Amino acid sequence: MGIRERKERERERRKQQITVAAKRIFLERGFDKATMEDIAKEAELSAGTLYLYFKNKHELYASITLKVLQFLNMRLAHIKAEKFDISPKEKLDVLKDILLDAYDFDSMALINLFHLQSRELLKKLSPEFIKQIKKITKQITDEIADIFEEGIEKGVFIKRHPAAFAQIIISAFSGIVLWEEGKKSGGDKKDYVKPTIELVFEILTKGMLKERNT
Amino acid sequence: MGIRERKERERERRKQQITVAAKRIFLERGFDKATMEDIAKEAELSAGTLYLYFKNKHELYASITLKVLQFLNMRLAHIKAEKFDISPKEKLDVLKDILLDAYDFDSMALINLFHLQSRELLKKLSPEFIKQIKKITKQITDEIADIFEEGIEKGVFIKRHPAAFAQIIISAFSGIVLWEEGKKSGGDKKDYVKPTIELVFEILTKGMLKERNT
Amino acid sequence: MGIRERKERERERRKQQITVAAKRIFLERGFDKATMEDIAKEAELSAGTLYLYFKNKHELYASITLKVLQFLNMRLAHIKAEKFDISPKEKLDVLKDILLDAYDFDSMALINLFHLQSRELLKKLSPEFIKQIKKITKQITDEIADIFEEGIEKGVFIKRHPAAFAQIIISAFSGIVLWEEGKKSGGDKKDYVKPTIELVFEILTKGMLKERNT
Amino acid sequence: MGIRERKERERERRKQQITVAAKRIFLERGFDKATMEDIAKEAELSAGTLYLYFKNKHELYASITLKVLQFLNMRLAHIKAEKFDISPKEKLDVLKDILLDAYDFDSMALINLFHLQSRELLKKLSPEFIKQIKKITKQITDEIADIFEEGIEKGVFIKRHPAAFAQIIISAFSGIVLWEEGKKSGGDKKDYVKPTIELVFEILTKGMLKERNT
DNA sequence: CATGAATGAGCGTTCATTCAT
DNA sequence: CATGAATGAACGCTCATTCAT
Repeated sequence: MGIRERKERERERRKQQITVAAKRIFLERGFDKATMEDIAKEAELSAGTLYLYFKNKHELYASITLKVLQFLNMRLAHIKAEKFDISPKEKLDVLKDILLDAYDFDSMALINLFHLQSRELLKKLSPEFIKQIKKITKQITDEIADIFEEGIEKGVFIKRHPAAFAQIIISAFSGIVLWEEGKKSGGDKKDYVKPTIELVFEILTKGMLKERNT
Repeated sequence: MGIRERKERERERRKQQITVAAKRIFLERGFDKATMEDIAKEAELSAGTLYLYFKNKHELYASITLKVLQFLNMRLAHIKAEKFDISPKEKLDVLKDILLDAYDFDSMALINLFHLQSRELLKKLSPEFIKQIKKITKQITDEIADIFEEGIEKGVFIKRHPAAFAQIIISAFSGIVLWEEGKKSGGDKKDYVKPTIELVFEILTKGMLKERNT
Repeated sequence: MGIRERKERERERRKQQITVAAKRIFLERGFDKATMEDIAKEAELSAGTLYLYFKNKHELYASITLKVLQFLNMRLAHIKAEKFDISPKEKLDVLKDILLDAYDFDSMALINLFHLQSRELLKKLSPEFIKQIKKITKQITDEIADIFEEGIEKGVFIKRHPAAFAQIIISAFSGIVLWEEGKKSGGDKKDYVKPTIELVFEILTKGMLKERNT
Repeated sequence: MGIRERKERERERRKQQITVAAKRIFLERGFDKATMEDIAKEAELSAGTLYLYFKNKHELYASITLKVLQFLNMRLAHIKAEKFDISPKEKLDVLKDILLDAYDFDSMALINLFHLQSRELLKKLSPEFIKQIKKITKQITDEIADIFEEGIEKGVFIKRHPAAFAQIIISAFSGIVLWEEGKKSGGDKKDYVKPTIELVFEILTKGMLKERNT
């Protein structure tokens, strides 16, 4: 048993090692231009070895995303738990922090949400995987939408479709990351992701607030 | 002469036909996964024929984008021309209309701004092409930033970096289009792009406004 | 009839025009890298037109060669006719002049003799063409060999296989042309073909002579 | 270490296997008509495998040639080393042996010297490769020319441009190989290369000698 | 007769994936 | 368990050849 456990842990470590390498390469080159060879080299392994831990390139990619989504989901669940303790406006602040944390954890973060919905990619994934991803994606967007829904109910936010609010947050976030990545691969070295995200949240929060008192 | 003209027009028509097909395929599958064969089939031509009209896959892609960018640039120039007639806030409304028009004209619109900054792509394009694209890209972002700069100067908008405002607009816009495309290729049929963009502009505009307390 | 003749002559002129263009392009780029488009452009015609005058690229190439071979054969026949009037050594001089003339007429001249023996090429030619080429090639080499045979019989040249002598002449000649072409396409502009051929003949003639008098 | 060495040797063996196959195919069909598929089949491998050992078709071709040129160069250096021990005339004999050995080693031998000067080919090779080839080509032709220069200085050979002598030797040699290859691919089975080369050297040597009348 | 747009077969090359060691 | 050599399918692209105009 002890042996089995150690083996399991060893295996987990290897997956971790591959995952870290893959993240970097995928981010740097994008899914298509990143080769398994590249990733293997980055992980200091041979290409064939990757297939001992991941069914194929797509599943490796998806597994990375799944982890971020799980991370996000977990963090968002915490907000919900504190539903009655903090105001919707404060929750938006927490949401911002969560997204920035997710960005630190894996800078491709939400961008993948787009990729993972492409038929092409999904076709190559195992059905269980697909189910997991779809489920967690839904949970995340719902969780975010909930914040807005609560805010609307409480009369804090203007009355619009909560899901649309959620989508805007996610879209703006990933749009900015993509843009900054584009600039970086264009030779630019500075990274304005965080200040820009801060600004977005500042503006959006203010824009969503119902105008009070005159 | 009449004959030459007709030929020229015929040629332009074919390019158009290919362009339309390419737009659809590129949007559907992304640059890498779209094959020339795919595009040719969509255009009801053979793959070899595409090369009679476009030097290579990259130039086909870039030519599509260039057209939208030119369209955008032209429209934005109009705003500038009317600088003194309309308020910054109204200019934001015009900007929204322009972006929505650009979306109608070519739904990949601004998304390409990201792609077109990738070193990989640029390496394969002819130098004149690159110069044109870089120039027009800069013009567009500058033009948008100008709106905000004016708004800030006039004390209408909160004081932040105008370029960051511009980037947020573009990022949010393309993020939303990507998101909706993702949903579509995931089987969903409805297109919420326009209402969502409307909402984004509503929120952003409000969020950017300096609070006037009267 | 007059009309028919004029048409025939017109047709011949066109073929000539194509032939001249093709010679230049083939020489410049070699058979494989020369495209029908290139040749057509050089001839100020469209690519399709070439096929009205030549069955295909191979036949165009072969027809060019055939003409040089016919030219060579004709000239060589003259030497034979004068068999008894001039000495073998003088005939070698005439041979040299003929080869240099052939080089002026078509600088690919004898080089093609090599190409024309390749199975690949022959497969694509019409049978009559092949027969003609094979026949004339044999005539030429025989004709040259005859010179040496006569020289040997008369005790002027050393006693070796006459066909081998012929082959050496042809090989050295085409080797030199190829070499100089290679240098030219490598950027070098000077053309040493003629002086080098002169030198070859000087040396070969001397080397073939039976040593007289002691 | 032992394992690494064995791997290295194994790799070298594969390269050898490919090289041998490539030599045969290139000789048989020429550079352009030889396909990587052909070569792979001859080597009993798949086409993709060739790219594990050679960067591309051009580099495969060039690597073959480079080896012969190095072989030639090495052997020629020996002659130079023995400069004072043997006469120019004897050196010509050694040169002949070297060329015949080179022919045994790789029958395309000097023919490639022509190909390797084409701009087209050179463009596709890596710069170091080009430098190596240019350098070694120059060395070889210089080395050969040196023999004649010495002979001229010593009053053994007639006074002509030494480089022209060298060129004639190389041209005649490759011309003959090409010719014989042509005959072979035309169905003929016999190989007269060696006796013909012998004859060429006999004649040339004699033709180059200054006449000593005693 | 001449055109040149269109085709389609073919080539060089890449890369995810497999499998013997 | 790890390797990396080998595969083969797929793609971008070229060009000889055809054919409607």
